[in-house]
Amino acid sequence: MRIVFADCSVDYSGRLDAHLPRAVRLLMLKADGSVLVHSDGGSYKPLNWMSPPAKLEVKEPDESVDPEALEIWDVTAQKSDDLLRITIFEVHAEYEHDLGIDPGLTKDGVEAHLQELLARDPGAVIPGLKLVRREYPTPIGPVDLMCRNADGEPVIIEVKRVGGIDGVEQLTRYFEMLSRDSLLSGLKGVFAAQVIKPQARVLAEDRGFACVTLDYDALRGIEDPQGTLF
Amino acid sequence: MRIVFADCSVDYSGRLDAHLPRAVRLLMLKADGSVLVHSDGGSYKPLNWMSPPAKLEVKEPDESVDPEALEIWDVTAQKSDDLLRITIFEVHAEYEHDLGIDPGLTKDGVEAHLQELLARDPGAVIPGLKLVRREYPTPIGPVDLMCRNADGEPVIIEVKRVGGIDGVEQLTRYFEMLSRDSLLSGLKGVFAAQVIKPQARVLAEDRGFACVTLDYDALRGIEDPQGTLF
DNA sequence: TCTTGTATCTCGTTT
DNA sequence: AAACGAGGTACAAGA
Repeated sequence: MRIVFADCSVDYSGRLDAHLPRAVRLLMLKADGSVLVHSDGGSYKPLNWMSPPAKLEVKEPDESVDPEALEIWDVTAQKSDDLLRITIFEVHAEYEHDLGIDPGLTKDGVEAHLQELLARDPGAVIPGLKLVRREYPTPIGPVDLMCRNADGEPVIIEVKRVGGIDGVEQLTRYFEMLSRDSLLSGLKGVFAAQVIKPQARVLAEDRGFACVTLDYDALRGIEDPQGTLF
Repeated sequence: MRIVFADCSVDYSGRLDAHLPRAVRLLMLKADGSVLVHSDGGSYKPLNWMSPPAKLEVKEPDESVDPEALEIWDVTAQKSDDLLRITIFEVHAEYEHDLGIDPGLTKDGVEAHLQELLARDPGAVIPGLKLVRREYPTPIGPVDLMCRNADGEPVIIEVKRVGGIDGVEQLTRYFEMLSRDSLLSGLKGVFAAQVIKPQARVLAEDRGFACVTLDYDALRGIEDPQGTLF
């Protein structure tokens, strides 16, 4: 990996066009040809970049470029015609270091885990609810949970970490599809998420779906948050 | 900005838990307290990170940690209880450089621009179509374009850069809402995007909406006749 | 390989 | 400040 602190301007041309005026920035050149342009702030996202696989070509500036420019770095994607052009005015510092292959990241605790915890004991969230099966199949893809309530009526649950309008639409599609099944008469829908956005809640309730806010920590322990829904 | 090449392991605890085994990596410490952990490959996304504002605290390793560890770097978010713990085994190199404030990125060619180009001449995409107004209001938000076709019938257009199912749902909501307006009898819907995903196309056509693929360059060519038209 | 759904999404804009 | 939508989304899992 090569690290360069340089006074530069940057132009990207691809899906969109973007331009960075001249300033001092950090340029990160990775082994796979990818290039990242970072400022001293913002988030983890670079100001601009080129995804791998890519190729860096150093050119002399011609008369069409700013006369102060020292070098032109053209970074081209191998699989598209995207171009990241870095115009170098001054290199302040430059370092190179060998890193080797990274063993990679292990994660735990996202939506899949949330669904698993809810499946383990749906009755803890909605009293009387019993799991029929997870990933219950429909012609347009599986719905997260199929259950039966205390009265034996079928209940489908769509689980999200953040519940937005798109999640309600998804539940709606499953609901409409499964409503045609005479074996599932009296079908009810539940929208369950750690966070339910206001618009999504309004839409869900307007369509007759119950909304349930999930508490990850409470699920991981054992608890029943709220009263009777059906 | 401080750059450190170090042999380290990383643990993140926040919305989820994540772990990076011991390896040589690049650590980027920005002025706002944010920290990025990069490997020599992958995309522009770091292996792990802490978003600003954050605070770095260097601690001595106690007996509970690997005896080879030299230092513990605890990066804590100011607004949550997220913790990024970097266990340092060896520092290979360390550099610091002052960057100053970045003037920032200017973009061009995103969805807003696409809508603008289409609004300028809807007839170039669907013959006979004339613009009534952009951002036509409905109770659930504005629809991108309201037009009339050659027969004087109302046509609403939802514009996307990438047309997915969610875009079709959005168009559907507007369509159902506006269909109740007797002044808009015979209403038609058009789903327009640079790229329309297969499932979205099926759904849109199933609901009676026309699908139109937009060519950004061609639209821009209409606007700017100085291109290679002749 | 392509498609689909999630994300410690990030980032802008608007209310 | 909160919410909503777009993204050069990236990324992983499933078909």
